[in-house]
Amino acid sequence: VKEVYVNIILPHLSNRELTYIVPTDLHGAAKVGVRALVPLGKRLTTGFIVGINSRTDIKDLKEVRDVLDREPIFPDDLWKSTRWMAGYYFASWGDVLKASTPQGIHPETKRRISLKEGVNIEELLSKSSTSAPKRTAVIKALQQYGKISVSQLVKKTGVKSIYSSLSDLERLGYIETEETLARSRVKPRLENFVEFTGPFQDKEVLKKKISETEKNAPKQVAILITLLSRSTGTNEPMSLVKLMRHSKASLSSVRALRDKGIVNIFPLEVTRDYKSGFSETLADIVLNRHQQTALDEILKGTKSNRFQSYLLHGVTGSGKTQVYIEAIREVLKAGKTALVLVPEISLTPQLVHRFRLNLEEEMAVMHSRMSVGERYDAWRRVADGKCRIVIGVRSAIFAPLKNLGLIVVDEEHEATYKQYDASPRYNARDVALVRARFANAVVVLGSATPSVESYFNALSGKYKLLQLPERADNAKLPKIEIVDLAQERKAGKLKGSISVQLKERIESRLTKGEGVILLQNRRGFSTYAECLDCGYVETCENCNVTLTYHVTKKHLRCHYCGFVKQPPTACPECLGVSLYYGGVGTQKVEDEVATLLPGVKLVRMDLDTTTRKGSHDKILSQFADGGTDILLGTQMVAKGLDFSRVTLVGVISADTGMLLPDFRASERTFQLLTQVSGRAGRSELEGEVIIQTYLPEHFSLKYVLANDYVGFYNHELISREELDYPPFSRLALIEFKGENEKAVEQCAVKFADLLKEASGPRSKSAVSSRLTCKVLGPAPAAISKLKRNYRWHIVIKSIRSKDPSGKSLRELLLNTEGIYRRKFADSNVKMTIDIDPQGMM
DNA sequence: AGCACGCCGACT
DNA sequence: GTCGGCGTGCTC
Repeated sequence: VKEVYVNIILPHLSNRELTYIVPTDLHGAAKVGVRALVPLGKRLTTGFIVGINSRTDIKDLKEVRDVLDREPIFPDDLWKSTRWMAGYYFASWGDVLKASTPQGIHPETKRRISLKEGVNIEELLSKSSTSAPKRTAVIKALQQYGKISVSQLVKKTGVKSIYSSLSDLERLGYIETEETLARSRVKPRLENFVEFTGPFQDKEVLKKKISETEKNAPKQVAILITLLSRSTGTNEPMSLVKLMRHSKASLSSVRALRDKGIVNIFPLEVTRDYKSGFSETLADIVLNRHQQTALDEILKGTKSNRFQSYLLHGVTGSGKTQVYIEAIREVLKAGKTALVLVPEISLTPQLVHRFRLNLEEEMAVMHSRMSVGERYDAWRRVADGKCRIVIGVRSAIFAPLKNLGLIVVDEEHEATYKQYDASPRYNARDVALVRARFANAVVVLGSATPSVESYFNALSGKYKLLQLPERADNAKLPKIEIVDLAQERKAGKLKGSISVQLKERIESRLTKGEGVILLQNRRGFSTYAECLDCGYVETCENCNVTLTYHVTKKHLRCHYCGFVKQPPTACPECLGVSLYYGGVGTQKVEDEVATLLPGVKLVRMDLDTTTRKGSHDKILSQFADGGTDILLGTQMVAKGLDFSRVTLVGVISADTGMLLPDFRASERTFQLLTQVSGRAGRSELEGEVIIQTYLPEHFSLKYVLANDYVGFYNHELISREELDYPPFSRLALIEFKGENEKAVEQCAVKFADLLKEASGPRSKSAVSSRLTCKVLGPAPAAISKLKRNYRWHIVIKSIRSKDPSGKSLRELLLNTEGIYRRKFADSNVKMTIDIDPQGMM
C-alpha cells in the first residue's frame, strides 16, 4: 500500500509545516486546501493541508485524525492571496488562514479543569496558603467557578505560568482535567414559523372559521387575520415572533390554534442578516457624461477577463456609488461575482441601502459588529454560492466568492483598511489588488481624496485614472470660509470655541429650517485637566497620555486603555483647587451650543454615543427627517453621509490632526476637511463651510479652500520625495514593547545595530540592502507607554527606485530577525513588524 | 498558543 | 533531598 503524508500549516506556529501520516481510509479525502484535525502535543487541533507527499524522512509521525472538508474552503485566488500575505506582511500563513475564516469553525480540544470530589480543601488551603500562593489561587478560583478552562483560570487568578502548578495539583490528586473536542461552535439559527394547515389554506374555509371563532377568542382571530393578510395568495409562513407582535397575541393563543389544527408551528433555518434601519426611496438615476465614461472604461476591463485596476477620483457627491452599482450589474450579468469594501458599515448605511435598492440580488453584508453566528452565516452563504455580492469592511477581502469579477474599494484612502493591532497586519486595499490579479478580476479604488500613494500610481500608469469632476445632480460645491481664531481672540471676540461668525451662520441656517453639521474631532469634554497653580496635568497610570474629562460620567478617562478615575478635589502636587479642563471635545461643544443657542435640538455622534447596535441609524435618521437641527460629532460625521437638508458645515477646530508627529498628518487633515465639506449642499440648496483654525496659513487648508486636490497632491509629493516617504519608499515599522523599560530599549538598540550593520556601507550581504534601505531610530514611540508597556520604534525606509519589488527590504528584515531571535531576543520584550504602516504613533 | 521539562534557590 | 517558581523551547 502506498503511503500518503501531508504537510500541515497550523496557526501560531510561524511558517513551519508539520508532517502527518494519512490513514488509508482518508487517502481520498486529503487534498491541498482542506482542513485536517491533527494531534499536536497532547491536544487535537485544526490545520490546513498545504502539501501532499508519498515519502518523508521524518520518523515517528502522528496520524491525521480526520479531514474536515470535502473541497477546499477557499477559491484558488483567495488561497494564493493568503500565502502572499504571509510572505509580504511577515505573518504566519496559519495566522492569515485563521483570520480569513469565521471564528469557531475549527474544532480543537479544550481542557477544562475542576476540583476532584471528596478532597479536603480546607486542609489543602491551610497547608499551602503561605508556601504555595499559586496553588492556593488556583484552588480558590476552582472553588468559586467550578469547571473552567485553563485560559479562564489564568484570567481569574491573574497567575502567569500556571501550568506547573496545574500539573502538580493533578499529580497530587486535588484536581482533574477533562478534554472535550468542541466541534463547530456555531450552528445554523432556527426560528419558529407559522403557516395555515392544508384545509385552511382555502380562503372560504378560513373565513368561515374566523366568524365561528370571533365571539369567544378575539386574540385568535387577530392572529388569523394577521397571518392571512401577510400570506395573501402565497401561503408563505410567517415568523412566530413577528406574528405575535403584529397581532398583539400571546404564544398560548397561537398554540391554541395549532391544537385546533388550523395552523402549523415549525422551525426553519434563518440566516442572521444585517438590516439597516435606514430608508431612502429609489430615484430614477441616469448617469451623467463623466459617470458614463468612467463606467465604460471599467466595463472594458471586466469584459477582457484580465486583471485591471482603476482609480476613480470623484469629488464628493459626484455619484461614485452609482458607477459601482452599474459596474456590478454588468459583472453579475456575465456570471461573475463582486466584492465591495467599505471603511465601516455603520458609517455608510446609505451606501448599503442604495445597493439593496438598485441590485435585485442577495447580498452578504459583513461588518465588525456582527456576532460570531452572523459572521458564520454570511460566510457560509457566500461559500455555498448563495449570494454573488459581498459588501463589507476590511476582513471581507477574505470572502470566499468564487469566480470573482470585480472588487470595489470605496474611500480607498481610509486608514481603517489597515489592520495594525494584530497579525496579519494587512491593508485590505492592497490585498484587493493582489487578489484581483490572482482572480483575473478588475479593481476599482474610489475616493474624493485619494491617498497620495494611489494617485501617484494612477499618474504613473499603474492604475487607470478615471475622473468625476462634477457633482452628479448639478449641485455646486460649497463655499468655504476660514475663521482665524488667533485674530478673533486678539480682538477679544472669542469666548469658548465657537466664533461669532459661526454662531451667526448656524442661526441663519436654522431659521430657514436647514440642517447643520459640526465637526470636532475629539471626543469627551476636555482633552486634559491641568492645575492652574502649578501646571500639573492628570495623566494615565498605564499610558503616557493625558486623561480626557467626560462630563456625562463626570470622570477622567484614558482613551487608549480605558483607565478611569475621579477628578481630584485638590491638586495632588500643590493642593491647589483650581482644576482647569483644557482642550475642546465634542461634549464641551455640545455644552456651548446649548448656552449660545438655547432650545436648539442637537445630537452628538461619537464613539461614546454609538456603542449600542443601531444607534448610528437612529441618530442619522432622526437628523435626516428634521428631528434634530444640528449633528455634532467626531470624524464619523464626515463620512459617507448624504443629507440634502444640510447646508452648513462648521469645523470647530481644523488643527487637531495637523501637528501630529506623523508624515501623513497633512494628508489626513486635507482628507477630513474635504470630506466633511462635501456634506454641505447636496441638492438645489447651496452649501457653505466654515473652518475655524489657529493655523490659517497651513498649506492643507489653502487647498481645501480652493477645492484643489491636485494642488494638494503636488505640494505634498514634493515633501514626500525630500524625506523619502511613500510613495518614494516602502516603510517597515518595527515595534518593541514590554513592561521593562530598560529591556525594551536594549532590544530596540540591538535590532537597530544589526540593521545598520547589514544595510550600512560595509555590508557584504548578497542582495545588498546597502543604500537601498535607510534605518531611522531606535527611538521611543510617540506614545512611549501604552497599557503599561513601554514602546520603542525603528522605521526602515526602502527606497522604491532602488528596490522596486521590496525584495531587499524583505531580505534585510528576514536576516536581521533571524539573528535577533537567535542571539538577542528577550522574552519580556515583544517585537512586531508592520509593513506599510498607516500611523506611526 | 499550550504545554512539558529542567534548572535553581529555599527550605527540611 | 524535596518543593515550588520560573524560563526555555518544542509541537510532526
